[in-house]
Amino acid sequence: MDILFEAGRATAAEVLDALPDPPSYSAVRALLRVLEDKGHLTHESKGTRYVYRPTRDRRQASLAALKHVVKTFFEGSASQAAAALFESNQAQLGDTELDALTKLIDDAREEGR
Amino acid sequence: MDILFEAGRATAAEVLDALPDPPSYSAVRALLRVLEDKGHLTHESKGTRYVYRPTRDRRQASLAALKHVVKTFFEGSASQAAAALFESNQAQLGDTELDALTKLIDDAREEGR
DNA sequence: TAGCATGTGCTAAAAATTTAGCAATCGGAA
DNA sequence: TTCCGATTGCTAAATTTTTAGCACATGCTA
Repeated sequence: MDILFEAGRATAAEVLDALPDPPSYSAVRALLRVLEDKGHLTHESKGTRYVYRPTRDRRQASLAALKHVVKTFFEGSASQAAAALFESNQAQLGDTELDALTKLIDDAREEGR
Repeated sequence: MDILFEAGRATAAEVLDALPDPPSYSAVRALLRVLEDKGHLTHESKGTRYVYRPTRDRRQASLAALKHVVKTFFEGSASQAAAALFESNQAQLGDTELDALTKLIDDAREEGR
């Protein structure tokens, strides 16, 4: 699922390629069929091959994933999680992004008033 | 694994209780044994029962989990992920936390200089 | 101490997943 | 149009996971 969320859409072969420590091609195909049965995926025929994509809304899935991590590792505290994000990633953040974040925080502060 | 990371330590029965849509008790015990074989868990005997705990350092695991979510859903951008955290969680953040975050961001800004 | 409840070790059967491979279909290239 | 390569549908076997349940050990309580 994560591979599909990251790629947006992919064929069985692409999913196989993206899998670390991958099982056989047959297994991937079977798994995709099962996930489709369960409603997590859909496919459309692109020429002769199937292109799969997640059923769930990407944004919704991302929020759920974040929430899960926050719950599992940060005692439910979004700010702790955010702090961990910053600390592990300072180098990657440009001024523009930092400004945007400051603005978000200010907004949040005002909302809280 | 996530259950153990959240709880810190747990017995087979506790893991079973914490599992949504849980399999049988036997399955949980077998799974814990497999995870221990693979090195993801250890157990110690607490009286008659086994108490399991993750092998990996909690902080390390949390960073890996965050990184995975960032990669999967936010195109590798930590700030996008942080923004999503704020937007979905404004109400939960108190002034103290907001101040701490502002400080973190300021620090990051200075580091970038 | 004796008995009971709880949890592990183990085993065997059931169920699910993984694998390999072949026939059929589609699209593209010669 | 014909042939080739790639991909799906399908099937059967191998492997792994899940289940249930019994015997044995430990700790607690009367």
